[in-house]
Amino acid sequence: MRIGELARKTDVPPRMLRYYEEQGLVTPRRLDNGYREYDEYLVDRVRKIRGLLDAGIPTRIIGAILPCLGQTSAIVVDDPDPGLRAMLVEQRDKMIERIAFLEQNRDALTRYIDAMDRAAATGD
Amino acid sequence: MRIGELARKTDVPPRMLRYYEEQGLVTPRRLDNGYREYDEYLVDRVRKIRGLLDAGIPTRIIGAILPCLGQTSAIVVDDPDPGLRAMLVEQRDKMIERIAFLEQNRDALTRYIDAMDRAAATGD
DNA sequence: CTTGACCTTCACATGGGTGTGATAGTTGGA
DNA sequence: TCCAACTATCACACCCATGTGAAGGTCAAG
Repeated sequence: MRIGELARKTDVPPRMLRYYEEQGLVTPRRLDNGYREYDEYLVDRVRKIRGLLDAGIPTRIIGAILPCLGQTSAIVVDDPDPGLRAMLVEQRDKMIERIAFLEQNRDALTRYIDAMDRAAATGD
Repeated sequence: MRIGELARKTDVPPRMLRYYEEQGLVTPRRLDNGYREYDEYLVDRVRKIRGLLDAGIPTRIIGAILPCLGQTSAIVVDDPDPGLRAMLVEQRDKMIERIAFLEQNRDALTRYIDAMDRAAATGD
């Protein structure tokens, strides 16, 4: 598919899709036109990129971990890079921290909302 | 405590503490010097701010939800603002999404790391 | 053949979070 | 008293993700 269709499917503007390419996160083929041609599986990848960006992870890190997030995990391990492993563990641990933190705040918000509702039901 | 001590305790540079004040997230008292004086409870608050920023939440939103994240939740509900409730629900739902997303990627990283380790144990 | 909806590249701007440095006032100890 | 370590404000600059617009190529439908 071309850039416009991918933009619609992922709700990511073409400008950003080109930017992700510039950052090495997606590498679409080119038609004879020069038009970018995206394979279907890139829809998922772009959504993943957006999620990671929204979670505050910079493109540099995304580019590093993205190859390791594929559903086809069994295929990929052929380069026993110890630095890579350390980096992955570090990023995973950061995610774990973020998750715990967000859970705390989710619960706090829930408690507050419930308190509001109770107050409204009682005092109203 | 003064700004330097708070900076050490929270691992947030003074520059940023001043910035958070400018954004209305913390409001330290002032000594006769003009020096900022921070109460102890602000240590927790600053850590919370950092966590939210790291999770990709902008200061504007942080300022809006921060008063609702306190451990003393029971005290605060006196203004039955329906817009506030909607905003809180929206932010909480975003957090829930982020959590689910991060959990997925945490698991994917874990699987990949495990696969690396298995490959290293076998092929080595 | 022209029009309109796409696409290309390039460039400049903006906003938010952060770093850094200049200049100056305060404070406490050698 | 003077120095070192704070603090203050202000300003400029940076990075990164994003918006926007110009100038132009491609293509399908009328």
